Amino acid sequence: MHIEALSIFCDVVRRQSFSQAAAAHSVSQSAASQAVRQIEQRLGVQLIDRSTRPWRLTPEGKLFFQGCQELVARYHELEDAVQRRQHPSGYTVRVASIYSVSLHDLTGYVDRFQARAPGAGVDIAYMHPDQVYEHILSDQSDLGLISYAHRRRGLTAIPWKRQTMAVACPPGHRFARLAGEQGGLLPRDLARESFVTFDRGLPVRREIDRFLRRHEVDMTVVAEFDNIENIKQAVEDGAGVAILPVPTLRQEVRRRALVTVPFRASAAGAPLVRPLSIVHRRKRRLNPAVTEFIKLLCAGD
Amino acid sequence: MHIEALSIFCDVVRRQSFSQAAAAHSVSQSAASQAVRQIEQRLGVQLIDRSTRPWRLTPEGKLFFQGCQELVARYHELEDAVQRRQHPSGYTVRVASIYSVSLHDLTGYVDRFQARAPGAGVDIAYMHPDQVYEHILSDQSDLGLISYAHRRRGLTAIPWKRQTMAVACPPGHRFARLAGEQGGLLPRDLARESFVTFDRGLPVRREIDRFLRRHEVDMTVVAEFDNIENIKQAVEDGAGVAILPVPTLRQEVRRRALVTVPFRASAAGAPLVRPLSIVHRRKRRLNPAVTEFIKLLCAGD
DNA sequence: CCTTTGTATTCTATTTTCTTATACAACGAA
DNA sequence: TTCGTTGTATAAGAAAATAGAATACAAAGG
Repeated sequence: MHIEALSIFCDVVRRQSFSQAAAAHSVSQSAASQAVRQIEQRLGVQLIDRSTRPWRLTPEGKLFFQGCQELVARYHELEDAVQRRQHPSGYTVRVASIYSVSLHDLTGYVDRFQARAPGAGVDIAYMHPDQVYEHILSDQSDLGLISYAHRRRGLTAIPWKRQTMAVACPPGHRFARLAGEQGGLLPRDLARESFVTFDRGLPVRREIDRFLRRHEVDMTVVAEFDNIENIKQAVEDGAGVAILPVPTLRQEVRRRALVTVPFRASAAGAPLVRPLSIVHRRKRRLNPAVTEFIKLLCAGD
Repeated sequence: MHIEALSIFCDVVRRQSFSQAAAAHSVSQSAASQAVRQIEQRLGVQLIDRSTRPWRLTPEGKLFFQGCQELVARYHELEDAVQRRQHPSGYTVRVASIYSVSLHDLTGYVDRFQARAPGAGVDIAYMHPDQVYEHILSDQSDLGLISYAHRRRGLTAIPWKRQTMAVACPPGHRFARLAGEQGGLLPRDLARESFVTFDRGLPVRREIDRFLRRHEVDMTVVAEFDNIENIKQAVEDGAGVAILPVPTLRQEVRRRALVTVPFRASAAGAPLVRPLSIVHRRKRRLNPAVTEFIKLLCAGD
């Protein structure tokens, strides 16, 4: 029997929900359902009475749940204890991040973490997305922060933030006066604008293109870069407008080099967001300090 | 982490041996080695120091072992507790056996079992080997007793007994006077004897043929049957001699209908034995009473 | 009645795990 | 020393388990 399966069962019971438990464990709802069913089959005992709505634990389920909870907790403690013996004092959580997650975003978490876990530390290194993956796989870092995480062997991705994207333009641009307004831009307002954007092949570019296509907008691409900094620079230089994640524009907006113009909320279809994820290696157990830091990242909004 | 892997690790430590632990869990030595290594990799901690001979637990290994032992024990108790609630009182162990395991062999175990586990019962059904497999797979029986168990999906086979095989002949046969003797027969003494044996295609037949071929003995097959009873009958009727597992001849020897003539111990190569196995379904957990009965079968010689 | 929400199931592509075979290392005996 | 022995690790292929996508299903709420 997989201890992870027992843990999922406990979570299903606590949350009274398969789908929520699945999400909490970064697996599909189907996997959670199968995990519980597998336990039941192995025992030859029904743990959950699914005939009623909402479902309830059977008496056997209650018994098993209580035992399981303790068992899982003890197991995690045991792993912690063994690992602590290797890193007797403060462990330094090694984070690898893409450039466009600003240090500003992270310092708050780091401070809170150091307050909560004295002796522990956080080490943040910024690098290219590919290098982030490499760092994690080669165990040079414990955690990675990336956008548009794609499934990759040996890695688990936990959804972290969803950064809404907006149009960035110079303060003198005709869009600029819409910046403060409630409504904001409609996608079609962008038609035939000069457009500074990402390299083809980057996931973010594909998302943006799909968004524009969905709204049947045709822009004039004047420049393509593989990173946000260059795009911002080009927009500042008046090359055109760009569509960028709002949080990455903080500095430029503050020093009035750029203006952020949101899309009108009513704009049909899904809003344009850039998902950020926390990735970590799958098979190897994470250091307790790392787990703690992940919790903090996911909890603190 | 698989609880079974933790259990194997505990067993490895307790027995100070990977191979013995593997056998105890009915897996290959390789699997046991990999299981332990997997734990070590997940934890990122060396549990066993393999640089010395014999190997020793590292300090982390000791800590983990202690925790593991308790954890595994508790888990099994939990499963027991949940299952007991379903079969509150005595569970009846359902055994499916091939014909040639005599009731006599089993009654001793059954008595001991009922003494040890009052309220529990044993139900033995005799049938054709194929039916034994079917009974187990379809959960009509908990345990199966068969000879020459072959790997089969969904089933686990535990080695049980090794019945030595000997020549059976009528009391008037010229071999009969060798019956009591220390030496017994040499395989070549069988040359050109009339031979009553098993159907081609039965594993036991293949074993016997291989044995005869190894000793370059050529016998004259006068009859073939798919079961032991018919063979014994034919030998009684004077059709020839047979090679049969000694324990299956108990009745006939007692009533002096047949004589058992052993092979001389020094006879080169492996002696001829018929392995008996206990099979049970793999995925589903066995009832505690069933586990107890298996223990009894394997312990009591 | 239809829509929404939450869970089970089916199917398929990976991933994992197991077994067999073989390599390797230490020890003891000739 | 040089064998054979014993015990464990490792490699490769086969078998089994697993996750996830798509979909079916079932109950509750509008």
